Amino acid sequence: MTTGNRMAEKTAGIRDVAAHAGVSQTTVSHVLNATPHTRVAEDTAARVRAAAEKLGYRPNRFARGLRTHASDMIGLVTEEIATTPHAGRIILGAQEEATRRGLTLAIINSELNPDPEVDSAQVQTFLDRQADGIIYATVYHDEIVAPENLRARPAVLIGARDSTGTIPAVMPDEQAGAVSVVEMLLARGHRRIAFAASEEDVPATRGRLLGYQHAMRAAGLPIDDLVAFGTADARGGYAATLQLLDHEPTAVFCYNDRMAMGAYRAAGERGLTIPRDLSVVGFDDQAPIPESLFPTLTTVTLPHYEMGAWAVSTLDALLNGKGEDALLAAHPTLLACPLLERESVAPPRVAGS
Amino acid sequence: MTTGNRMAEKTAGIRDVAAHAGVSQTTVSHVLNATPHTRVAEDTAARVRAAAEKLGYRPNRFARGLRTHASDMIGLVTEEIATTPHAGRIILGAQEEATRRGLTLAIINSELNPDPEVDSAQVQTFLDRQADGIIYATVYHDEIVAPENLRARPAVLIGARDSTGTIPAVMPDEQAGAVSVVEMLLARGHRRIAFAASEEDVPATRGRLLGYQHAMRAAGLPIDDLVAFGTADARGGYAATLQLLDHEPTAVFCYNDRMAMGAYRAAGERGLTIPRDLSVVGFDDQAPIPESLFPTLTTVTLPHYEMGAWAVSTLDALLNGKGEDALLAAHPTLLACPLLERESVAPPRVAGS
DNA sequence: CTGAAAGCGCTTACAG
DNA sequence: CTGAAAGCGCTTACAG
Repeated sequence: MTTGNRMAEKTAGIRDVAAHAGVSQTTVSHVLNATPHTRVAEDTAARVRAAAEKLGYRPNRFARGLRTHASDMIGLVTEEIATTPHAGRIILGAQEEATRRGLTLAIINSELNPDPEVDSAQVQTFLDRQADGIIYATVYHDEIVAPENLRARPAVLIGARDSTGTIPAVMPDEQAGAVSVVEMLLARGHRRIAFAASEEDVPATRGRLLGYQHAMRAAGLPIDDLVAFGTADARGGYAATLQLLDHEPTAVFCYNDRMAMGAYRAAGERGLTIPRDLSVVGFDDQAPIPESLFPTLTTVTLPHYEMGAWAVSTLDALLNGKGEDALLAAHPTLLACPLLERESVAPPRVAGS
Repeated sequence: MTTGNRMAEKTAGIRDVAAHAGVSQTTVSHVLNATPHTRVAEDTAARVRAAAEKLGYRPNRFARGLRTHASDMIGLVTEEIATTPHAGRIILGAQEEATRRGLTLAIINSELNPDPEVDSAQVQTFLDRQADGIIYATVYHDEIVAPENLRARPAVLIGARDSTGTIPAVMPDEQAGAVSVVEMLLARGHRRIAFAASEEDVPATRGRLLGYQHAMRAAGLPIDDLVAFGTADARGGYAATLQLLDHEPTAVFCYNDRMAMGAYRAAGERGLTIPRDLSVVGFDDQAPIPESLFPTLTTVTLPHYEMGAWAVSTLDALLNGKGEDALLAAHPTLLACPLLERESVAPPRVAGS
């Protein structure tokens, strides 16, 4: 279809298309852009389209942007592109949604730098490059002071709410995710459900612990000796589970999948077979852990892809003046964290009561 | 510094700077762009810079691009942004190198689609958006037929060489990485070194197996019953290791970290303690596996970050007419895969001979 | 060392 | 339904 393009010395411009179709540039522009409130005779339009197709016409974005002030590009500033295992899915969600809407996604990493000046520089880069809007993604933050210049264009936050409650934001509903785990365990007959908590003080920690506590209380179950804290990694999970095992839980719900890896290890050392003697549940669905464990791990998925997509579509709405931003900004949008059942949960061996 | 920007109705243009400094637009342009072969009196230049600073002048990229035909943006087309655990590091390397060079990185995911038409459409998106150059990243391919339109601009390949040997390419030196593992094991005194191979037929599989074989042969060691094949995941590693264990290896080198997880499991079932009774080595350094295992896993790092950075700097060189492309394209550039030693290797229990 | 002027390729009132 | 013309904000020969 586009064959031969490579040979073209100069790529065809709107002028060439106009000449070829025997109409004015104005008409070409109207036809190709389907300008609203403009009627062009169908046969004229057809001629224009044929000419454009034949010449392989591709509008020059610079020229268009110079007139319209729109780049159709949105910028994504994200912490820890590589550090966090999930940033990839945020990027993917944002990119695919952008493509669906005819937008391009540019990305820049903010080095986890606590210095707001730096973040502000990253944002500035996008402003300079005429990004139509900006997505600012952080992880493990509850509330942030958004870089000042972020307000120069429509913007959206992923993973944190802005301190002035003025920028639309989206984050995972960690608490509801944790509640669903406990409820599933209860439905399977578990009563002594322990929680291996993270000792880090981040929103995810608080949300998951809260969800566990609420669900247990709602079921009228005691918690007292069933919560232990550890670092948010395999070693922390190992240590916490070892502690928990002294209080004879029938299930251990871990703050994250890495801690669950440690829980498997601890169970193994105590001669416990999962899930026969002990059920284990993780959180994050952090590849490749859940599928690599023996047995595979039941865990909770984080809506990274969805947050990326949400950010782009919300931004697109803002750009098109569908300004429900105030509405949106009042409370951050919470996206569900679906439970993903695999093999690590079974009914308790001895029926609890 | 940039305070007050938000209030500015219209952002200052070069005309405003010129007026403010009492010079022509030409001079402003020369000063701010440091145009070669143009001398401007230092005090004039200072006045211009002061005016630009004061007005918060930011050149309009559309206008500039319209004249220079350069966007300072490069496009990265990558397979499996999220599927593969490592794409994030490629992106990060590319993005940081781009930033260092004053370039912006835009990305687009190609859906692992075997249909070349689709990839060609992704490339077209960047061509339409006036990307100065394009990076085309694939994983697990040796040689690809590059999309036709990729040749419309300077381009660079990551992870595959193009069938016509005409586009610069970079990939990991899998074979050398595998050799270094065996050599390290030999240096520790191991002789019965087994390899848990992947049964997939991809370049990485072949390269790592080849490296193992060469190094063993170079040491005059037999291989015969020391290679077993499995799927490239934990279950495959488990099965392969179980098989291997019947032939009493003192070390098992696994195709990747996921297989190594399976090897740990197999060793545990046989009552073997790592590394006392059996040394295990992985490949990929796929987070969070190596740090989550008990003991932590010695493995080989893949140069994803470096490949991303290499791609951008090579592309930048091409864009600046430093066309060593022919030279580069003849053979793909191979980047080293450094060995990362952790806790899973020790000397063999019974001194081999 | 400095400036007047053309032009990059589009979109968009405005007119007919 | 269609077109002539201005102008978006820069860069860059060219001239002096």
